[in-house]
Amino acid sequence: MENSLRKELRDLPPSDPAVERLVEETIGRVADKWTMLLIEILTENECCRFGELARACTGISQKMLTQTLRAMERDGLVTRTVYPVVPPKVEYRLTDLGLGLSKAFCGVWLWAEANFGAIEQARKDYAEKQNQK
Amino acid sequence: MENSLRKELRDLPPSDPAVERLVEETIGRVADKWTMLLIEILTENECCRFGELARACTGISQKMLTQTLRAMERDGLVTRTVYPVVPPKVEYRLTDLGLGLSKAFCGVWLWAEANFGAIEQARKDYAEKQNQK
DNA sequence: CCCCATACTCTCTTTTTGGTCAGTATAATT
DNA sequence: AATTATACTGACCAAAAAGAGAGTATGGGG
Repeated sequence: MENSLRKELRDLPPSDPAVERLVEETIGRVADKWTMLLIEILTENECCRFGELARACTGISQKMLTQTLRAMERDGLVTRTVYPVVPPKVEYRLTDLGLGLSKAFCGVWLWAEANFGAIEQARKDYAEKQNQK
Repeated sequence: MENSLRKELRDLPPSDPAVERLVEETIGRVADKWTMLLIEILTENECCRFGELARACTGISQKMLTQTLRAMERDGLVTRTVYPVVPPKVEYRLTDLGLGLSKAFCGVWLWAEANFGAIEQARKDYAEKQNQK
């Protein structure tokens, strides 16, 4: 309908199936809770140490944090700067690529912010409907 | 910086931590490969039967398809209409909530479409850097 | 001499996820 | 009477993800 972004996307390529698969893979890789959270945190304070991220990212385990950051570094979303001091000091910040993704995610954050209540309601309705049967 | 959407989001609520958690949960729930794919398919042809979705969603197993669709129904993203005929006929379509999410995802699709090459390149560079050490 | 701090890494175990395959209901078709 | 079609459900099993907890390196402070 008036979904111009979607239209824009649809019109761009002749939907090469190989490209499509790559795009899907990319999304599968990037659309993950911790990645999204870390990107948000790094958008708000553009330079963070490991420990800061660990504190800001409530509930994440050290292992997951390391793992997620490594993957993000590998994919060019963040830079990792190691200062050869003791105790160690490592700084993370978004690359331009990461910043672009951050902007792309905005719409989803806003949607979630605006609609989590509706989802909760839908769940209640669904549960009730199930019980009636 | 000039990231107005992000700014908008930041300015909306006084960042209630409980709300924040709910938003994160919502995103964690919704930012999943199959959900995103199904939403895209249902955006393009607004009414689909189970079998059509199975064919359009290459690689998905019946089990995952059922599971994902049920979760989407429970969360109010799609409606499921059962026609009591033989053989069975079930139609799925996006709700307004689902359509909203589809629009929110647009930015991410476009980003992925535009940048999967950059990610691939970043991976190559990273691998090379690792090999040098 | 011992402990602290930081940013990890490694191992072990548990949990979650997802795939495969078999089964179901029943009207229409052969 | 057997087969087909559709949209599932359930059992079982393998693989992957994730948590917990211990270990590591080392300069500076007490």
